[in-house]
Amino acid sequence: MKIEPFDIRASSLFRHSGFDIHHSTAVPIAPVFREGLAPFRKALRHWYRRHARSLPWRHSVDPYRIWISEIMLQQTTVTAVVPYFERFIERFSTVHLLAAAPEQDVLRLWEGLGYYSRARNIHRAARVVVDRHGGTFPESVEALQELPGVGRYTAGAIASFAFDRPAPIVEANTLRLYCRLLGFRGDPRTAAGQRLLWSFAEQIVPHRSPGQFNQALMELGATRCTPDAPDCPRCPVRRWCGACALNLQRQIPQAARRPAITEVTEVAVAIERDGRYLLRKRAPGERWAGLWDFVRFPVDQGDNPRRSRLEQRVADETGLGVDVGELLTQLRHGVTRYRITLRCHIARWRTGKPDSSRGEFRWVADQGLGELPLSVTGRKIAKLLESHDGKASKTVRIEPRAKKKRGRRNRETPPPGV
DNA sequence: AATGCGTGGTC
DNA sequence: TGACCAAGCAT
Repeated sequence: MKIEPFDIRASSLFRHSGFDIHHSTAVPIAPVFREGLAPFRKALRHWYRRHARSLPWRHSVDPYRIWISEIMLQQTTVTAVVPYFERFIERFSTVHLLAAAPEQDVLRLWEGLGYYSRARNIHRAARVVVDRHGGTFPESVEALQELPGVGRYTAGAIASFAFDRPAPIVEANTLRLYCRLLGFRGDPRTAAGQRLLWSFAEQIVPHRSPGQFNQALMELGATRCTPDAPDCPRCPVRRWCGACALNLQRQIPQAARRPAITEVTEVAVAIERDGRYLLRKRAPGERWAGLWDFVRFPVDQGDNPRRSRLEQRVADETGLGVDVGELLTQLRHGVTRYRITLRCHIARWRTGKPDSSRGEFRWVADQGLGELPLSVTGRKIAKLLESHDGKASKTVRIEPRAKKKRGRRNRETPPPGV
């Protein structure tokens, strides 16, 4: 359904924008609407043609590549994605190859990138494209959104970038840009805020080359209209920016509240038998589902259990009798709203077989460790073990963090909006 | 609507 | 040092 420009301008939310109702027309006008959208669009396009970064997924309009890149880029920086994207495309150059692969191979290429449900969904979606669409990507937003892992934004991105459909997009960059253009001081994360932004996105996307235009919006948000230091002097659409006119760039968009971080302490045990280590595949529904890890369990915060206690825990977790040895390494790992302190011990197998009712276990030699998808901490531990030629006799400590000296940032956070 | 899901970089 | 952020989605 098409929403007319009038809707957004008359929106009650818009009254929070700082642009009050114009006496003569009774319609509030943000600067971007003042002379129609054409001059704004032209200026943005002109800038993009000169300043677009060259990124691997911008070299083609292959929906497969666009799709993979968009999934990888969800909540993930361009810098982090580039090497993963190139490796992924090299290994799985077509949706058919991806669909035919085992899920474990997909996870292996995703290892370290985070949000692993994306990898599992990408694999499922590839099978849907092959099985239900004959290997050809659907072109409409609605059909794209049926694919697992493809939501409203990603569907709009694929539809516009790959098929030149005039689909609206709202993600982190455009959200910030739209809020500032509109001078919108409300909370963009509420349902009402989202309606406003998607409505604006629909109005601003043109019918001529909408894909290029949407990318230009995002590029501006990514490289000029940044969260902490918007480069207004070099902004090509400064004339049309409500936040800039009001000098409210730092207050808009309204900052989100961050949840508290919970400290967690865990113990991992590298159980060795004849040069092989015991790994467990993390179960569906668990964090890092589908990835392999050393035997691992939480202990009381700050507690440092004696060896006999750890051996009891290992028996509970695996059914094995082991001798827990010295501390191999301790590391810290941030996970969403948790920060995990992980103490990894070496242990020797003594008796018993892994109890398959408690999970999927495998004894893996050093070479095998390179092939399986491991959790990030599991990979660090595995590298340590490999560097010892499989002999887990030395104790090595890794400092939890490298240190860097930095200045403070200066983003003003406004009081919670009313 | 609120929560869970990762990791690395920046200041 | 730690808070904040990043081309969101699913439930």
